[in-house]
Amino acid sequence: MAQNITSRKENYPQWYLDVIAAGQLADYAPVKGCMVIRPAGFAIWEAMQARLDRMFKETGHMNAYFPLLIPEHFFAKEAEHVEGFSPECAVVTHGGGKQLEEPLVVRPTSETVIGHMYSKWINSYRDLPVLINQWCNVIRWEMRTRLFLRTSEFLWQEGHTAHETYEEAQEETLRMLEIYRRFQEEYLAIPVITGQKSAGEKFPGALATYTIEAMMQDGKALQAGTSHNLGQNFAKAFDITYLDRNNHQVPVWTTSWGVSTRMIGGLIMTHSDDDGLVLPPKIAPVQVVIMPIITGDENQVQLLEVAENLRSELSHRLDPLQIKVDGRDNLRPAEKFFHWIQQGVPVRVEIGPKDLQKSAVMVARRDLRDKQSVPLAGVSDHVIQLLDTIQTDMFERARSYRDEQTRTAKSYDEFKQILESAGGFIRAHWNGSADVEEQIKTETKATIRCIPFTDNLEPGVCIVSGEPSTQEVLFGIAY
RNA sequence: CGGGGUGUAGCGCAGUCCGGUAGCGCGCCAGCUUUGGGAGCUGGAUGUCGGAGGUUCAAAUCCUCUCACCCCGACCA
Repeated sequence: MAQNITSRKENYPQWYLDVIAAGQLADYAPVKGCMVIRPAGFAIWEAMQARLDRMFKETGHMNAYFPLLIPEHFFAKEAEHVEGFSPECAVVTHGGGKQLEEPLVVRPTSETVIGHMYSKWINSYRDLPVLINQWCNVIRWEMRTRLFLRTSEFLWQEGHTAHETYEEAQEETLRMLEIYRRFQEEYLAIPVITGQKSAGEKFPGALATYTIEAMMQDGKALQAGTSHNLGQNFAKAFDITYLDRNNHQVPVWTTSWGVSTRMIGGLIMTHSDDDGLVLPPKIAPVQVVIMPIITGDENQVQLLEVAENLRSELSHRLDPLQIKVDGRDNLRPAEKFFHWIQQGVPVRVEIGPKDLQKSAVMVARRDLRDKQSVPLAGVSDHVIQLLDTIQTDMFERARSYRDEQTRTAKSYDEFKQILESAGGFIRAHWNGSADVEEQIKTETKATIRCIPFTDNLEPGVCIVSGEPSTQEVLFGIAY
């Protein structure tokens, strides 16, 4: 077992940090709450970006870039927004050696500056919809930080759209939520629950916030992405109006939606094991590593040749950049194994003298730590199929774990007991009141993760107040 | 901001009570031997002991002040 990683059982938070260190994904920056994303970690982010960016563009969005610094008074324009964000804003007060006339806020999110620009760009219904996304960094001054999950600076994308009608905005909000769901489930192999945030948990300034909620291996919930229908709140605050089809000047309807580098944390805590990182093939920067087992000078040339041949064979069917041959001869085989294991590479092909004699190679899958001999002639097919199997298996394992850790509470007592003994998600009836939500949070630390979208709405009674409830909502202790 | 803790080599720590001039493990570098699941031996490099002031012949160690970070609570993608 890994020597440099605390087991999950022993100390889950420490395990998480150890996996990141062992995989060389990130390191602490000199400024509290900030992190350096190292090449191995950034490659994962780039893979996420590439895929999502394509999905955004396939649905008609284009990328743009808005500035990091925002005039402070912009935030004051939307009451709920300023109240929600001002405690966590970093503010620039000096520039060029002088105190600034007006302080500049380092963006915690860009609704305000984008709203300002949209009011200039949108004049007529013919200008709508506006479908823009930006990839950038934001700063939120956090009291307690954790690598990837919560850092003062993080990378994300924020989509900002403007529409003619409420219905169109709502459709867009849900369309993007669905893209997030598909991305998480199909690429990251992370099962998520989609639903709406309660009033208490929604984005400051939004009409409604929708979310995808994932469950980590310790039973805690992770909000993995959000999509907001902003209604006309920002349109009114920033005077984003247009001449409609009836020749009336009216406010637009806007949306915003985002996912961040937090997804990397979710990826780690969904799939990784006590040996380190485990990555699903569809997002792994390196999908296959081919490793000649060099034990002396005799076979070295031949081993490398077989490795290179396999690489070129696989290159026709995979992205050549996602195949690595580790021909280093200064490391012992064991050290190389552990290196790639801790990088989470899904498939490892080992070629040693013993294999050559049998015209075979050893093929190991990272997710199950399983290894078998495969005839050289069929390796390529085997690897391609194995990548596919791993992707499916990882998702299914995560989903069945999530389902096993999701329970229903019929009473508040039962609710508390489940939280204490097992954790995980709890479905329970709730009367929709903010007071009850708050009471549960104070007494148990559990929050409403979302009001799930569901076809079968079963009425019941609130576990706290006993009042009627239209459906069960999803509770959990969140990261 | 409350409660608790820690600052000594790249990392993890001992040394502090009882002052005497810097140590262990891992890592790093070199060489040799090794090499199918985290190697062995030999040699080597590395420190303003968090910072400032003080007491003393002498301070990592005692005194005063200060800074930073970590953990636990209240806010959050």
